Amino acid sequence: MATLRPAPRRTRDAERTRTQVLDAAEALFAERGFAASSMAEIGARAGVSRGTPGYFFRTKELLYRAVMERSFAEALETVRAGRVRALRSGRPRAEVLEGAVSDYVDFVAAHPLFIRLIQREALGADDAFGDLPLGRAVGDEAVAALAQELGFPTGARAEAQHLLLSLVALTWFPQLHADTLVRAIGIDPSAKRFLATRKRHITALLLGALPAPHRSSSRRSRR
Amino acid sequence: MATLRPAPRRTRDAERTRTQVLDAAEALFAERGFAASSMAEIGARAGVSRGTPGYFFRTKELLYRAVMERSFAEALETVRAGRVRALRSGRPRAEVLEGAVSDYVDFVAAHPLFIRLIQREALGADDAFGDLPLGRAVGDEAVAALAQELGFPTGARAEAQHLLLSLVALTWFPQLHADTLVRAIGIDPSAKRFLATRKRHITALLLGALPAPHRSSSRRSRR
DNA sequence: CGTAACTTGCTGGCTGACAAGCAAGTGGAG
DNA sequence: CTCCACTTGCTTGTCAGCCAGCAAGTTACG
Repeated sequence: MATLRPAPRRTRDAERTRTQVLDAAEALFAERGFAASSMAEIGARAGVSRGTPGYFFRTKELLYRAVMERSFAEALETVRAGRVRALRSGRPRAEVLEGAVSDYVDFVAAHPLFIRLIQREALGADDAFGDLPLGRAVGDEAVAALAQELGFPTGARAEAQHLLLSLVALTWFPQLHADTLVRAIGIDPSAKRFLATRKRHITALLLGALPAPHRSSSRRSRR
Repeated sequence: MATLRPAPRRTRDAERTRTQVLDAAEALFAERGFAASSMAEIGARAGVSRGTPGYFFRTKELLYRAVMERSFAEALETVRAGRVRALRSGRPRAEVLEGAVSDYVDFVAAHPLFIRLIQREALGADDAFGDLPLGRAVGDEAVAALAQELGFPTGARAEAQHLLLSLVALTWFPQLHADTLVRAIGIDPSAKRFLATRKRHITALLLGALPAPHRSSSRRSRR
């Protein structure tokens, strides 16, 4: 009974509160979906009042868009960083592919909320929104990055597209279904060895699908 | 002004109406999600009144469970039929795998609503429900079927698990992301050639991951 | 065959719960 | 004093579930 204040009342800080609301909204949208999450819940989770999310983001939909944009921006940075690293290494493309698989698996495992948000978005969200242009931007960037990293000739474009599609499928899917299908199969996704085993498995699968390594004239030697 | 009846008023048929409600609910739950679908919408889509879904299924959650159970039951039948067919054929396992991939891709393409329902369920649904035991049953059956079809030795259990996980990932994922990621990559999922190309690609990937074909003593020769 | 008694598919009004958004209010910091 | 961060009261709307009722169809009975 020393204080009447229900909470310790830290100093006011719009930037920090805004971030807290974004974090809370990201978690709730990812866990429950857009329609099943209320602004009041988001406020409570962020440690603020019912009305604060609306104060910062006007409407629930704008808050949702802000969450998605922040997530996509982070993903874009990660893709770009991986691309730069892969290109600088100058390793043979088998190793580059192995590294890309490893990076991607790690990224997915480290960002379960992001993966769930994307998946919900792909399902058409709970309400139908206009598409998010940033999503396509990240997709394009990832496609370009992988194609460049692996030095795909233009002739094998169809192969490259399917390879990328497979890479994404193989990395995302187990994460999304970690608690359902993966366990039903008999795999423990929380086991220490799981991620390593998965990386080896995915790399082995994809290596077999690389087109013949004829380093054609399309190889870029800029700089 | 010949009749006062607003609709042609077909004869009453509880079984048919029940099915219509189930169909409407399946479509809406798959498209919009549980929380974003209302009983009134479901009724309207089924061509009945607001109260009819509740009349047949008591609550919205019970209706949802009925939808899921019907879907899983159909999936289970499909898995069993494919298993029987594969075992009877007596082909080498490479061909069996190719057939399984083809069947699975076709099934997924023919049941987009089912795939979406499963995906939403894996995301934790919009509200948290208890898990559906029928889902695990289908999973178990599919695992057993594939292992048996391909005559996996017990020693390669981990390989078999990851192979199945990859098969499911490679078939489901492009269907789920047909309108988002797949198009972003530059593939047209509605093209005639898409399914065939995808089948070949997936088969090629998975064939490379089959363990050595030592037909060990664990080979079942029952009957 | 005919009609009254009864069952059952199906409807629509009602209610309480809850949520989004708004706007007035509060209180701390410069 | 005055912004600005943040809260709280209120309005409006939606939705699930309940329930009384109606009418299509069925059985009992003359």
